[in-house]
Amino acid sequence: MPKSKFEQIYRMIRDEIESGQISYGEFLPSENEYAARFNCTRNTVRRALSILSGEGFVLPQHGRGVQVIWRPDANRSIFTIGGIESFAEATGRNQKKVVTRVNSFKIITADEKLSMKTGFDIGSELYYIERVRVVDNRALIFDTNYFLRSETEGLTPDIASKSIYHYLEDELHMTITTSRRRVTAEKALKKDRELLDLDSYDFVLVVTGQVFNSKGIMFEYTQSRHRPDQVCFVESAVRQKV
Amino acid sequence: MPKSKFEQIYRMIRDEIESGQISYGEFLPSENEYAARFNCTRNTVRRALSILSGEGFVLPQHGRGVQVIWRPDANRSIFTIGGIESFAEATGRNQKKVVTRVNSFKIITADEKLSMKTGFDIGSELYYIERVRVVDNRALIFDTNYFLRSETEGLTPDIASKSIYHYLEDELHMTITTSRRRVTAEKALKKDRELLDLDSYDFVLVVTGQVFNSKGIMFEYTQSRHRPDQVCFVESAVRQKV
DNA sequence: TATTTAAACTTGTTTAAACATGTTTTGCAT
DNA sequence: ATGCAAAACATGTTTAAACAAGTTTAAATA
Repeated sequence: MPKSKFEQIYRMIRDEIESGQISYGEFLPSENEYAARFNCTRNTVRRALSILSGEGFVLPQHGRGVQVIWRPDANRSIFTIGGIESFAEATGRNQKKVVTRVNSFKIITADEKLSMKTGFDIGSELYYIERVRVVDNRALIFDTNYFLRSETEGLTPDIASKSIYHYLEDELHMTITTSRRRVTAEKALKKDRELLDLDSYDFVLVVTGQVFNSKGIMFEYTQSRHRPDQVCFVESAVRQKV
Repeated sequence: MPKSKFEQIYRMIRDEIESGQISYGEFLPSENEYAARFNCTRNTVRRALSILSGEGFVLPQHGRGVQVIWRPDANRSIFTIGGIESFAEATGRNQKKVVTRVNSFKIITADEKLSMKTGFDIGSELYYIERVRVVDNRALIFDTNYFLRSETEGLTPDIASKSIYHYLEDELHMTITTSRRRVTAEKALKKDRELLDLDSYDFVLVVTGQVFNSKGIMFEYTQSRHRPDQVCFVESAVRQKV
């Protein structure tokens, strides 16, 4: 439920673009028109538009207007890296039948090596979780999660098999804010070949991510290993001349 | 040369973070302090901070302050996907010795198949350019570019061997604004094996991108095929509850 | 001492207005 | 009809101020 005005406006305009009511190449109504329509100031409209611009939906043109540069058909991809989405959210949007298998669930303590790799302090207690994501009966993703126990107390294998983010947000009332992700490709390891349906592929697309909560604490480090032909990461950026 | 105030402020704070003067975990001075220091209003400070937040440098915390969540050592990567950087810019920042070999340069017309793939209109005249990027004497990247001729008139193989973006911005005075990129991994093709030093890797990391100019015209479609162990894409995102 | 309350911070949202700057349209003079 | 200048309109930047809401600190109370 969006409470702030600029979020509501953002959402309304985005929906019009995604549904094709305003199509590729067209110009949006002017900021002043929107301000009158939504009974707010131009500043508030501009805030909504700046989100749309940052997400690659529209392109503001000085003196001309704001043009739509989004093609609805362009999102064949399963995942979007231009935002934070949990696996459950992403697959839900893509209407796939998904099963999560919990391969391992234990509590470990971060040693120096793990600390270097993940960024957690040495001695931190962590939930170590391995999961396999089965999409339409094919094992496509191998996830390894490290959750900081002090911030995510109460995780269970059962929760891990459903949605950890659902638990963190709705039960622990944690607010997830910022994440940082790296995308690389690597040769498949023995474990990848064992756990995933890689067919003839002998490499995987690897996404590692660090996630922060609203207290500024990094509470999650995750590595996801994907079958390369089944995933695609989309990102949009705005050049800022600095 | 940044002209606007918020850009200058953004840059100053970013430099302090990147140089380690304000280190990981610390809080920035408050918005009011910055406003007084830079002799501007809080709004202008907030605009600079919102860029830093969007780029994953800082994490604003309601009621508490703005915390630095950037580790300077974390950027071993060559490329950043969280922004628009030309190859020349990125390699320049990473202090590598780089040579660009132009493998092919011709003018073609978009047929239906190419139009579907790239998004250019059927019949568009395009510069077709193939380039190999040699970093520290190793051929690591194979680039295929399509530039819309009507917007990039005057491209030559010589320009292609240096920096096309330099030509577009400084000579044609084009303003590059928004880009959209997709990251996937694919099996190496014969051409990849011929042109690149792939060693034992038989797959490549593929980045395709569409770039728009300030007139809202998509003028570039590019596919870059990278040796997977030499590249890494970093992205940061801010979750917005909508 | 321990607990509660209030004050003094912090960031978040929104309004209002002025001016800058780039683009398109209009209307006038040729 | 053509060309040009002015007006109208678009987005971009910045200031100023008020209020909302979350966090920390300090004072007052039990």
